[in-house]
Amino acid sequence: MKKKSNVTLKEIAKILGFSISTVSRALRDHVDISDETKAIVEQKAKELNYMPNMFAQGFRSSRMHIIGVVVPKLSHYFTSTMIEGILDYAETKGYRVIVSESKNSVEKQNQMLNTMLQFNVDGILLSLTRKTANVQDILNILDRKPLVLFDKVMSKIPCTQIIIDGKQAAYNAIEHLINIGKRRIAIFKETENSFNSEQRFEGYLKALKDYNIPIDEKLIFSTEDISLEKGEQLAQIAITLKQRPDAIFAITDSCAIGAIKILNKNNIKIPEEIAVVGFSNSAHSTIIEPNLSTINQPGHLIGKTALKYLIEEIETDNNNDFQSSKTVEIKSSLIVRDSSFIV
Amino acid sequence: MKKKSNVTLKEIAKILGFSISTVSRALRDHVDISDETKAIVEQKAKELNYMPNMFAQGFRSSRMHIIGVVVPKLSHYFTSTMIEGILDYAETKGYRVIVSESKNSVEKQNQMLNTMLQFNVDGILLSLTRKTANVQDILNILDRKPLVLFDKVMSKIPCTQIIIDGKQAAYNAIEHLINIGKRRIAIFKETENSFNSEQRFEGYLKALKDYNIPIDEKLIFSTEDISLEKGEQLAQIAITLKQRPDAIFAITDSCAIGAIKILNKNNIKIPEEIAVVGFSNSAHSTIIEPNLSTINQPGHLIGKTALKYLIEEIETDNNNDFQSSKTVEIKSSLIVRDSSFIV
DNA sequence: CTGAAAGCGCTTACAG
DNA sequence: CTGAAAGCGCTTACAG
Repeated sequence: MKKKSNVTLKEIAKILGFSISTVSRALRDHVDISDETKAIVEQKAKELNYMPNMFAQGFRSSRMHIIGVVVPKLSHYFTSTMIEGILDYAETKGYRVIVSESKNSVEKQNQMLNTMLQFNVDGILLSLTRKTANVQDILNILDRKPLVLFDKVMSKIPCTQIIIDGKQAAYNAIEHLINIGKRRIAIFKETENSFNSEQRFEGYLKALKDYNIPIDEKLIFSTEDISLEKGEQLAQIAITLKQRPDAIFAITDSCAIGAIKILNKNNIKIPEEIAVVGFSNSAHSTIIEPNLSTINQPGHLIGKTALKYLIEEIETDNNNDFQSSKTVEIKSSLIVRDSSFIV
Repeated sequence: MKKKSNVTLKEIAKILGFSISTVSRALRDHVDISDETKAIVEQKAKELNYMPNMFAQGFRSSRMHIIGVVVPKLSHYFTSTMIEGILDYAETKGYRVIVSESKNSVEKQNQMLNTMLQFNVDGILLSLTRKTANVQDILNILDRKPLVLFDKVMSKIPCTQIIIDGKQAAYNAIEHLINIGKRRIAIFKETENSFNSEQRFEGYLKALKDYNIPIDEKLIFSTEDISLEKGEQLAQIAITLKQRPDAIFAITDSCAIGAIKILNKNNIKIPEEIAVVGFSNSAHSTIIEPNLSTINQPGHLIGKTALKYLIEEIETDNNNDFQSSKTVEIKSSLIVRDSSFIV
C-alpha cells in the first residue's frame, strides 16, 4: 500500500517560488516576513496539509519534546493512573511520552534507561524496580539527562523525588485504628527495604509510640513480593497466634484484601474482631466485602507533579551548578470504609 | 546542572584521526573496513561510551523505529495489559512506543493521531473511542501511515483489525448458562452500536436460537456508558420484573459485578436463583463474592498481535497496491466460577 | 581499505 | 523584507 509522503518546506517553497528560509520563517510568524507573504505561505501550507516534521525540528534543536517513562509494571492500576497524570500534563506542555516497563528487573531497567538516552529524550521519569542496588548506573544517566524519580524512589540518588507522604499516611491509619479501640495492631509489610514500605512502617511505629502502645514483634509480618496471596498466608498465620491481633494494617490493598478473604472464610467478624486497613485505594477496595478502608493515593497528581518538576529542570538554563533537587511529598488521605468502621 | 553532551561519531573520528565515514562504517561492521580499524574504533567507542543518536539515524532513513498507540483509557486494566503486550513485542523488534489517550473524545483522538503523524511514527495502533462517527479523519491517516485497529474497531475502516472472538465467546457463555438449566437469560449490553457490544449480542441471539429458546425483549437491557453503577441499576430493574430472569449475561465485568452487588443486597442466591456471567476476566472477578464467571480476553496477546501485523505492514515493501487488510480474531475462553457453577 | 560529499527537513546567524 | 549557507548526527553512493 503506497503511503502519501509528507509535505515539506522545500515543496511549498518550490511551488510558491520562495526560498525555504522564507517559508520556514513565514510559518513561524517571524517579524521579518511581510504580512502578505505570510498569508500566501500559510494558505498554501494549509492547502497542502503541511505538518512540520518534529524530528527534523527536534533533531536540529536537540530538544525533541519527548520524555521517557520507566515503571516496573504498567498494568498496576495505581501506576496506570500516574501515567495518565503524566500524559495529560505532557499534552498541555507539548511533550510526547515514551513508556516502558522494567518488569522489576534491574537489568531491564538499565536497558530501558539506555534506550531512552539513545533516543535522546529530553528527560526521564523513573519509578524504581524493587532491589535497585547498583545506584551507579542511575547516577550515570543523571549525568546526561534530567531525571526525576516518582513513587518508587531511593533517597540516596541526588535528584528530585516525588513521593506520597507514606509515613504520615500510615500514622493516620494506625491512629484511626487506635481511635476505634484497637490495641493489637498487626502490620503486613515488605521484607526488603523498599522505600515505601519503610516509610509506612515508620509511621506505624511512631503512632504506636505516640499512643504508648508497646510494640509486639509478633505482630510485625514481613514478606517478599507482597501480594494478595501473601496477604492470605500472613492472615492465616496471624489468626492462629495465641494472642490474635485485633486489627491488620497492610501496606498494599491487595495484601489487605487477601487478609479479608481469609478472615471471611474463618467467619471472623470484620471490623469487630479484626479491623483491616489497606493502602492505595485500588478499585478492588470497593468490590471486596466488607469494603476496605484504605489510603487514597492521588496517582494522577503524582504523575503530573513529577513531570512538572522534570520539565522545569529541562527548560531552565542548566548553567548553574547548584543542586536544586528536592523531595516533594504528595498528600494522601485516609478513606474509612466498613472494614474499619465502628461507631 | 550541567549535563554531559553525547559522544558523536565526529568526536571519535577526530580523536582517532579517521574520517567520520570510516568510523560510522567500522561501527556498523561494514565489510570494507579492515579488522584492525574496526577493533580500534570499537574500542574507542566503548571507552567513550558512544551511543548512536537514534534521531539522526532515524531522521535520515525516515524510519524512526517508533510506533504510536492511541487508546481510549490507559488505566482500564484490560487496556493496560494490551499495552504491555505491545511494549514487550516492540522491545524484541527494536521499536519504541509513544502512548496516548483519547479519553473517549473524537476530537482528542484526531488530535492524537495528528501528533503521531507529525512525529513521523512508523505506524499507528489505534483502539477507537466510542462513537467514532467521522471515518474520514481516520481514512486520511490511513493514507499516510500504516495503521492497525485493535479491540475497539469498526469494520468499515479498510485496515487490519485485531479483535476478540466476541460472538463466539458470548455464544459459549450463553450455552453454558443453558447447560446449567437456565432459560430466562437476560443480557446487559450497550445502547450505541459499539462493535464489541454488537458482536456479543449476536452471540447471545444465536445461542438462544440454536437452543430454541424464545427471545424475550424484556430481558434485553441496553445502556450507555456501561459501568458498575449501570449494572446495579439494570439489575435492580431486572429483579422487579414480573418474570425475573434466571441468569444475567453482562457484556463487561464491571457491569456484571454491579449486578452481583444488587443480587447480594437483595439476598438473591447466586447462581441458584440468578446466575451471572461477565466479560473480560478483570482482576475484580476473583475479588467479588461469589467469584464471577467470565470470558478471559488475552490482552497481552491482542496487543502483541496488533503490533506484529503493524510491523509487518511497515517493513514490507509498500510497492504493491493489493489490499492486504484482514480481520484477525483472537480466541478467548470461558472461565466458570461460582457465580454460574451448578453441579 | 578509506575519505569527501550529499542529503534527511529544518532553523537561524549572516548578508544583502 | 528575502535568500544562501551552515549545521544538527548520521549513512551511503561515489571516487580513489
